[in-house]
This record gives sequence, structure tokens and C-alpha cells, in this order.
Amino acid sequence: MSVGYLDKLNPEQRRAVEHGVTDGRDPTSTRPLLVIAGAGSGKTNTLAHRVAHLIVNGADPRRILLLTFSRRAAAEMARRVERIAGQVLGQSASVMTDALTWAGTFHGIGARLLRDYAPEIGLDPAFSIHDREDSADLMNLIRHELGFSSTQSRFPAKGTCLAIYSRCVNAEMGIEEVLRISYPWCAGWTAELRQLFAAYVEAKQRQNVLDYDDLLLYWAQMVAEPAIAAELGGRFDHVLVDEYQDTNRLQSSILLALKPGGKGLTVVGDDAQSIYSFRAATVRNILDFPAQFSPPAEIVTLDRNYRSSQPILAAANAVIELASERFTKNLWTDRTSADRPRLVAVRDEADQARYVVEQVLANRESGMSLKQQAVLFRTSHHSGPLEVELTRRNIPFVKFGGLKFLDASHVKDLLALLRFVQNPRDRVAGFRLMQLLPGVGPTSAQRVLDRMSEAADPIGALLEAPAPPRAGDEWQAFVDAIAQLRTGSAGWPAELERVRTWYEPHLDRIYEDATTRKADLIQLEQIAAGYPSREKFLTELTLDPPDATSDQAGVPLLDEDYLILSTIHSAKGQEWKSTFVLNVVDGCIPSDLGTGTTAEIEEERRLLYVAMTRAKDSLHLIVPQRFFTHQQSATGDRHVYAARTRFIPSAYLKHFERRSWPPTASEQRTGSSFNKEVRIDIGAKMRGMWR
DNA sequence: GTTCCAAGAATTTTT
DNA sequence: TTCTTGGAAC
Repeated sequence: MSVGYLDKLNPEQRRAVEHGVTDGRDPTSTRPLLVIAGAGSGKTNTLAHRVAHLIVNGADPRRILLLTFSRRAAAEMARRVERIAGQVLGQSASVMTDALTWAGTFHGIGARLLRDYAPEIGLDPAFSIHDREDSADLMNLIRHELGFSSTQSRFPAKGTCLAIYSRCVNAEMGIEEVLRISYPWCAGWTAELRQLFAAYVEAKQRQNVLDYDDLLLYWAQMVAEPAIAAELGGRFDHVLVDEYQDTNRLQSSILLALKPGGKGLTVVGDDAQSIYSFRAATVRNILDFPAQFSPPAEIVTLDRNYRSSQPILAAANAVIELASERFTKNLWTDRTSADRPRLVAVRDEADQARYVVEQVLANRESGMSLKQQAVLFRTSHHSGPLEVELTRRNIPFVKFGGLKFLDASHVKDLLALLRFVQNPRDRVAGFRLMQLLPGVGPTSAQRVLDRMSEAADPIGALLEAPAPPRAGDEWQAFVDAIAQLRTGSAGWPAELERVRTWYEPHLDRIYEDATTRKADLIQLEQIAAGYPSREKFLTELTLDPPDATSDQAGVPLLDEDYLILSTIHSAKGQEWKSTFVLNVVDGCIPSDLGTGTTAEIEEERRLLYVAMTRAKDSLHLIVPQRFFTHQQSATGDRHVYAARTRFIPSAYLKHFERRSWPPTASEQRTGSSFNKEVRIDIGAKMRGMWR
């Protein structure tokens, strides 16, 4: 059989691909495999080759479980597997790879399995899934019910409560421990929080809703039952997990329950790129993986970098070198280049934006498309000034990370209606909808929802419920809309028409900028049309929220050229020819919010490392001298004189080419004004700090 | 009970 | 600056 497709792999990659796949041998008798894959070492490619290789050698694609970090990654992986397998199997490859149906995120696969197994575990398969906001709203309702909203000293806010709950679940830790380690200022509320969480769990069950954590938790509970675990584990010959450094304890529990001996198990990751501990991911998962099995897992290390030029890699290696614990590996490459990464001092964030725009345009002049360039930043709002500048100069861009399309309240209103029709026991959805009606507030809404939840037939109860005293005609219109949608007569996606006729009058009444918001709703309808059913649409949308921002510049068409703006977290796994990193200053990287423990600082270090290793040819780290913060209103807006990030100490400056921008006062200053003169003075002063 | 207004608080990263 | 919450008027 031709193995030509393996020839392009280097020896380590090949070892990872071929591990345990020997002709004629039972593949399930092999040791588990850990692939430590450095940034740019061809990780995705290697994993895709391994899957393709398994299929080519007779593995049944329907019995391969492939767990990725994001849905985008799953789709990309499936695409590559098909291409590689196609080189050997020709046309028939697509038949095989189409059967690779169990590829997705832990949460996505969990949702699917839970719908399958719902009857066996006493779950109604029509459950709806709450996103973070919905979960926080529900937490808030419970918080009110228990009277915690009016305590003497302030009770933790809804978001904090949810975060604590979530951490307990995902880290598999007790509430005392979580509070002690991560939320010491809430430790006085331990008993109340425990009571709150108990009520929260009961409410979710009554309402037939699951939150993100439940998708993992129910799955974990399910496989804690040996009989189900054996059956479920038996469905898959191979289980492969990507980005293993960003999984949490709960996820690793699931994995071990599915494959107790580690047979057929492959995990891939890079401990140096672990950046999701706020989601309870623990780097211990990957560090401790090999020793959990006997014999221990086979380890393959990929340390040859195919992405970045040597000087970029040298700088990135230096940054990560000071990390306290890791699988030691220094990336190497033979891609030599004379250009060191640049460390650029600018005056403030406005100049930072101008600098980036100037460089991006210069790159484009020399033939590098916008899409090959990216601007990365620690927190979503740091791109604000840049977005303004890009819009002003008419440069199209797309932003990843940060505020989601779904967070817009009008989008949530509309989705709430769909959710409520799908699952009338979903109180958060109902509560939101009813309060859209004039004359209906929290109390009336609660009253109706109470009637509904007590009834065996909640929709029937809604139809019979007396209209709230001041609701007027709007109430009847609401009830009619629900009843009609509930029959499902219009079908999907045609029923969205009906949804919109109900909602639009409210939209016009509630929002000043109703027109722009309508455009979002039309976009939502177009997205919806791509899904086969209402239930599918709601589930997928919650698990994979589109992050297109319908910004001032408008959403560029997909075939157009546009610049990429992304949070560092969202940039994971991607690469660009030219990469700019904003605000490389202490207080931002590391964020001064997360500089409590050494573990947090270590994570910030890895974050900078991830940002730097995205670059292929050109990397610019930008250091504004003045850094504005919007702190408490009492102090008002203020700026601080920021220092270069502590992760690049003076000894490392040799890895960088240091620049100041704008160059100097005398050069190219056409429309000089008094203001600009002053500003250059400050810039010069600040530059003096570097010498 | 609902709605409006003002004061106060709180700001990361995401499935 | 925006969002939330609490209080007061309707």
C-alpha cells in the first residue's frame, strides 16, 4: 500500500502518526500516546495524518472520536483528513471521511451523547442549553428568591456566583477549596453559596435546561456508571484529543472513564501554550498524563518549528525559558532571517493605532494581503482605538473574540422566543420575553411562570392564565404567537417570519436604533436558514456562537480582503505572516487583574508566548508609554506611565530591534502644530527611559 | 406593580 | 464609560 503521504513528515511526526498502527496487529493493544507539539510544529497536520492513517489502515471512521477545542478546529481537521486520505484512497476517501461524524468539542459531543442517552439517565431529550448569560440570569433569579440580594454586606454578584459554581464543577473541587484558592473575599458566604448552588441545580432540572458545565458533568456522571462507561467506550476504537493542555479535570475524568487503560487514546498538546486556566483548565492534565497508565504513555515531542523565522523563535524561546515548570523543549527552525522582531515604543494608544495602520498599509503595498496580517491583544476592548482608526481610513477588518453577536439584547430577545417555544419550562427565556410587554414587570411574569411550572401542560396553562392587569392587547398577541409557533405548522425556517412579526413592534418601541438592530435580525435569519431544525439551530448556536461583529465598518464579504483583529486567546492555533501585538506593557500582559498568584503570572507569560509564536516573518510588539485606564468613576479616567512587560527583561532586549515611533520631530512632520510639538517632547522624554 | 431616574459599582480571556 | 441596583413616583 502506498504510504507516500507519510514521506513529507519528519521522523518524529511520522512516529506520532504511525504509533500503534501496524499492519495485521490489533490496534487496541497499543499504549496510549502523548504528543507534545510545540507551536508551529505541524501539530494539526500530524493529528490529521494520524486519523487519515488509521482510516487508510482499516479503522472504522464511525468509531473514531476526535475531540477538539473549537468547532472551527474540528471542521479544519475533518477537511485535512479527507485530503490526506484522498491521496491513497482516491474518490472513496470522501465516503470514509464523511463517516468521521464524531468530531467536535467536548461540549458539542456531550450534548449529542446526552440527547442519545437521555431516556436512560432520566433526562428529557428536549432539554435546552443555557449560555453563560442565561445561566447568570437564572442564578440571579435564585439569588433573589433566597433573599441574598438584600443582605447587609454585599453578596457576590451573579457572574461571580456562576464563576464559583463553574469552577467547583470543572476543577472537581469542593466549594471551600475553590473559595480559599480563587475567591478568598467570598469565603464568608460559603454556607449561602452552597444553598444557592443547590437551588440552582434544582431549578435547572425543573426547567429542563442544562448549562455548559452540565454538558460535561452529566457526561462524566454517566460514564461513572461502569455499565454505561463500557458501552460508550466500546463505541470508539480510537479517541484523540487536541489541545490537551487546555482541558480541565472534569474532561480528563471523562476521558479516563471512556478509556480506562488508555487503549486507543491519543492526546496532543503543548504545555507551554496552556492559557485557559480561568476555565479551570489545568496544565497538570498534560504533565501528568503519561504516568496515569501502566505501562506509561508513549511520548513523542515535536520541536521543529515550520512557522516562524529563527529570530522570532529565539525571542519567543527566551520568553518561555523563564517558565517554572514544563516539558523542556526549545523550538528550532532552519528558516533563517536577518530581521529580528521589533519592540516599538509609541507615545500612547492613539499612536499605537496609527503605527499599526501605517505598517499594515506598507505591508500591503509590498504585496502582503490584509488577511496575512493580524493584530493581537490581551483584552477585547484594547482594540478600540485601532478599530476607530481602521474605520476612519476605510480598512476592512474582522474581529475575533470579545463581544459576541448573541450578546446583543435584541438578538437575545428573539432567541428567547424560539427557546421558550422549544421548551416552555425555560423560565429565563419566559421571564425575559414577558417583560418585553408594556405593563408586565417581574412580578406578573413570575406569577404566570409559576402557573406554568405547576401545570402538567405548561403551554395550556399559559393560554388559560389571566392576562396581567396592565398588559392590554399585547398579552393576547404574545400568547397567540407562542401557541401558533408551538404547533410547528409553519415549519423551519419559515416560522422565523412569524417570530419577527411578533417581535418587530416591540423592537421599534424599546430601542432608539431599531433600524440597525433589524439588520442583525435579518442576519440571524440567514444563519438560521442553514440549520435543519429549530432545536439544532438553538443548540449549535449556543455551543458555537458566531463572533462576527457587525461593526461600523460593516461585515466584509468573505471573499474580500480584511485585516484580522483577535484576542490572543482566540488566536490559538492560527498563524500570520505579519503579527502585531498591542500593549505589551505591565498591567496588560500581565494583566494587573490577574497578577495575584505565581500560577496566574505564569499563565500570562504563556499568553505572550502564544502571541509571539503566531508570527511567521514579521513580529511587532508595541509598547505604549502612556496607558489609559478607566478606573473607578471617583478617580475618573487616568493614565499611567507603563513599563515594558516584565516578561522581556533587559537581558532579552538583544533579541529585538528597538524602535521609536513616530521617528523624530524633524522628519516628515508636514502639518506641524503646537500640539504635535509638545507631544514629541514627551515622546523623547519617554524614549530616554530606554537608554 | 411598573417604570423611571439617579447613584454606585465594576470592569479578561471562552465552550 | 457602561451596567446594575435601589429608591421614589406614578
